[in-house]
Amino acid sequence: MTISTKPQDGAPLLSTSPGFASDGDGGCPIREVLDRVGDTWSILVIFNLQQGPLRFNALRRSIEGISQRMLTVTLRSLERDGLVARRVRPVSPPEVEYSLTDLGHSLAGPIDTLGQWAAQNRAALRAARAAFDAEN
Amino acid sequence: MTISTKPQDGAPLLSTSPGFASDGDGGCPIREVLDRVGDTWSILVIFNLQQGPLRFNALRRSIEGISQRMLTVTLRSLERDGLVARRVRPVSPPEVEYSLTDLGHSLAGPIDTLGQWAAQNRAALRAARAAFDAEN
DNA sequence: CGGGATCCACGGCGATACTG
DNA sequence: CAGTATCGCCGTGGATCCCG
Repeated sequence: MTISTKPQDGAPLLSTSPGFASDGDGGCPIREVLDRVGDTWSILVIFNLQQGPLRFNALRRSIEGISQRMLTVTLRSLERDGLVARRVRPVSPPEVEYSLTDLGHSLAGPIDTLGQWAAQNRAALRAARAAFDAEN
Repeated sequence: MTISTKPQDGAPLLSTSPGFASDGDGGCPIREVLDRVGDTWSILVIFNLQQGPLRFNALRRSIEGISQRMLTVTLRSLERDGLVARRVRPVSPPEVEYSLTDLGHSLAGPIDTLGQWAAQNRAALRAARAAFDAEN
C-alpha cells in the first residue's frame, strides 16, 4: 500500500491516523463513537446542553420534534457512556437536571469540526445530489 | 434514507459554533452530514478509498464483513453526494473503479478529528459504560 | 466481474397511555 | 415533573438468486 503521507505537513488527510485504525480490539474507533452518538438525537442533546444544565422538560422543549421517550432513551445512553451527568433533586415535584460531563464537552470540539465542514459543504452536497438525481 | 425532516429551526438558540446552527434550511448541518455518512459502512468505504482507487471486489475484500448489497448501496449513496467517483472501463469482464472526489477527501479531515477523539477516549467510554452497567 | 431483485429479521423511533 | 410500558410502523442491512 502506498501510504506515502508524511505527517506534520498541514492537512492530515491521508492516514496512518489512529482514528481509522481497525482492530486492535473491536474495530474502527470512529464506528464505535458513531454507534454511540450517531443516532438521530444524541448530537442535538449534546448541543443543547453545551450552554449549561437543563431540566428534562426544558431540554425537551429546546429540541423541537423529539418525543418524550426518545429524550429519555437518548439521555440514558449518553449518561451510560459518561457524556452526560444526571442530578436529581429530591423535592416534590421532582427536579432532574442534565449537564455535560467533561468528556461530553470534549466531544463537542470534534463534532463541531465536522459541523463546520457540513456547513461549508452542504451546498456542494445538495448540488451533487441534484445533479445525480437529474440524470437517473 | 432517513432525511429526518424535523422543524428544528427558528428557535433563538445561542450558537457559538456554526456547525450546530440551524439555519432555517433543513436543520442542523451536523445531522445532515451524519444522515449521509453516519450509517454502518460509509465511513469505512471512505477510509479504504483514501489511499487510492479500488475496484468493486477489491474494495469488498478490504472491508471485512460488508455484504455485496451494502457495498453497492453505500457506493451509490456516496456517489450521489459527490463524495465518490465511479469510473467504468468498458472491457470484458467489466472493470469499475471507485475513487474519492476532492469533496470526499476533504471530508476525511473532520472525520479523522473525530476518530482521534474516539481513539483517545474509547477507554473512558468503556469504563463509564461498565461502571454504569455495574450498578443497574 | 459488478452488480440488480427479492425476501426477511431486527431494531430505531414515534404515538399513546399510565405512574410516583 | 419526569419518567415507564406497550404497540406498531418502517428503514436498515444480511442472505440468496439471477443477469449482462
